[in-house]
Amino acid sequence: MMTLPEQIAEKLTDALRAELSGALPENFQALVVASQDLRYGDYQSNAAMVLAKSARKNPRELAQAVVTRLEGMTEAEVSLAGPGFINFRITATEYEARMVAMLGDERLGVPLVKHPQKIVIDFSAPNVAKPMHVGHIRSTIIGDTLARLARFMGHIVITDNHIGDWGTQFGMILWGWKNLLNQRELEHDPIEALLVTYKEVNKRCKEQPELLEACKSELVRLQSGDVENLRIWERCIEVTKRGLQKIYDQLDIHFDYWLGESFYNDALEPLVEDLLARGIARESDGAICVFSDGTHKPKDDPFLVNKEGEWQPVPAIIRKADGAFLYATTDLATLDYRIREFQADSIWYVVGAPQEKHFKQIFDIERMRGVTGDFRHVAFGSILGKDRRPFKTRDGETVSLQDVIDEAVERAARVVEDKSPDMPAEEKATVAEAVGIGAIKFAELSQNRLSDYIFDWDKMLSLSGDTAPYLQNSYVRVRAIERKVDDPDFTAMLSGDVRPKIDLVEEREINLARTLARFAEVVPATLDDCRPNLLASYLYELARAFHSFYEACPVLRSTSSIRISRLVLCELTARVLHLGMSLLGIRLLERM
RNA sequence: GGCCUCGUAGUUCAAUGGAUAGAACGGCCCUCUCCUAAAGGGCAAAUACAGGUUCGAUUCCUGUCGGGGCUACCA
Repeated sequence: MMTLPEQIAEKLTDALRAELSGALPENFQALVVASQDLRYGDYQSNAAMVLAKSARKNPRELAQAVVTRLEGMTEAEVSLAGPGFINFRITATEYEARMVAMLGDERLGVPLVKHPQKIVIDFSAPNVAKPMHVGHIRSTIIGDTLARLARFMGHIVITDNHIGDWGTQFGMILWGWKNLLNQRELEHDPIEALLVTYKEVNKRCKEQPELLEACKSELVRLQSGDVENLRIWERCIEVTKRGLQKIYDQLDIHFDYWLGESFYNDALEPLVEDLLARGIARESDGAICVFSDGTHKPKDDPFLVNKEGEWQPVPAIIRKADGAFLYATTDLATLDYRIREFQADSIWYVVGAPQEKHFKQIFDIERMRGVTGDFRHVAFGSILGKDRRPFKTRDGETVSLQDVIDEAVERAARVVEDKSPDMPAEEKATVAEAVGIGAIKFAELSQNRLSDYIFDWDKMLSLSGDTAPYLQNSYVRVRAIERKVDDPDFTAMLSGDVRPKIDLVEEREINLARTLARFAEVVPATLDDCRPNLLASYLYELARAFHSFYEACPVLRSTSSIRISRLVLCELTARVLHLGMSLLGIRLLERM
């Protein structure tokens, strides 16, 4: 099934082709979008204004001619407006047909992609021995949603948690483990114990330079395969993974792989040798570097920076003068592996915007090596404090992700207690969890991912207004109706035995149907731009349309012919909400 | 210094170059003998500044001011 705008665009393009014949480029596709203002109809196209200049026609006249050609169109009333807009007001009959079609379609009208791709999505990527903090929220939640969306659209998706399990921080952690670590604490809360230890060593190193040397030598021993240090290192990873898994389970986020930095250790040396042998990398000040190959204009070249009016090289360093490898080296090896072993067509990195240059360099080096694929840095803005500086609490600590989750669930629990005091305790807990975690996810996904974001407890954990519980509540309302309905026609319709006869009369019914039909076009658009906020704001709009319908259009108390139409709208609202929210990774509830 | 990015109601956020710039929170006013009021209906309130391109600019270009990021051996 084509989406409404696709269907209209096809007819419009035919009409334009008939009108302009040769003047129209061979592959021209008219663009049809939902109108922002309903007074101008449901969909509109500015194709006549776009084409008028090259066709040397008056835009209004061209639009009028097209409107005339489209007069017989069954799905919409077509009209000309303003400087040359072509407006389409979808008929109630068309919406009625769409609703029936959606009811019989598991995908609710959302088309599959024409060319499925194998996509590796790299997101979350916390460091070992450090708990996740608020800074990990964006990557984790956005990445998960993109994976869900891409899978639903028909792509083959591999999610990979590229944890930081091989950094220089292990020198300090190893020293701390051996000299400071409280074993009892380690049993109790391993990640916290490791963090405390790490911080203490870090502090002492600043005071005693000789300690820093001791840490470095621990790191060297680890890297050269010292058995004791390797065992400690493995235990660090193990306890960290266990701690992280708890949060991921709570958030309902799953990874196909956890291939951390250490996984690529053996690939680094050969990689550097290969780059050297092929002349892509060279030695400079003792380090092995990749410099610009001059393909780009200086301004677009990720290996150049302008200083004092001159373009200076900023190479990607892949081996330090002391022989150690870096972030860039590991990332190149990782990318190789994903192409070779996973046969990835596309790799998406859900990583903060400050690393833009890093990824440009990595992708450019792959280009120099002749490695092809659709590599994307899906960037997002920073989380800032109220002072618009990178977020920290007053004492300089970041807030742990677990604290945010716990606080959210607690706040939700208080509201549940207030609104549904008679609910069984176990259900109260379930509701609080779904509402609290849903609120965090929805708050994150509602924003444009590129905007910076001011961390605020009250905002992130808000439960009123444009938030998850508003949407969850609209679903609850539908389910409450459906539990009470006693209508054999509805039952037969749900089982697919009877095609419902639908009549859309009231303004709010039509508005709800219009919004429901748009789901089919919103989901692909959300993935195309990797912008979950498009789907989030659509779902909010749908919930509003439903609440508004709910107030004005009684379902159970209406006469049977009207009732069946309204029940269909309710059922479709439930299905779209359920599918849409599941794509965002947010649970819905039967009651709340 | 250069490059990137952002600047929208009191606050936090929206808006593939489209028509009268949308929401939410906060403020003010209404609506529960009626399917869950975690709701609905209404009021007041904004594009940093100056130019330019365009039939049409929050969006594109130039400059100014202001925030953030990046700018060779951290990740």
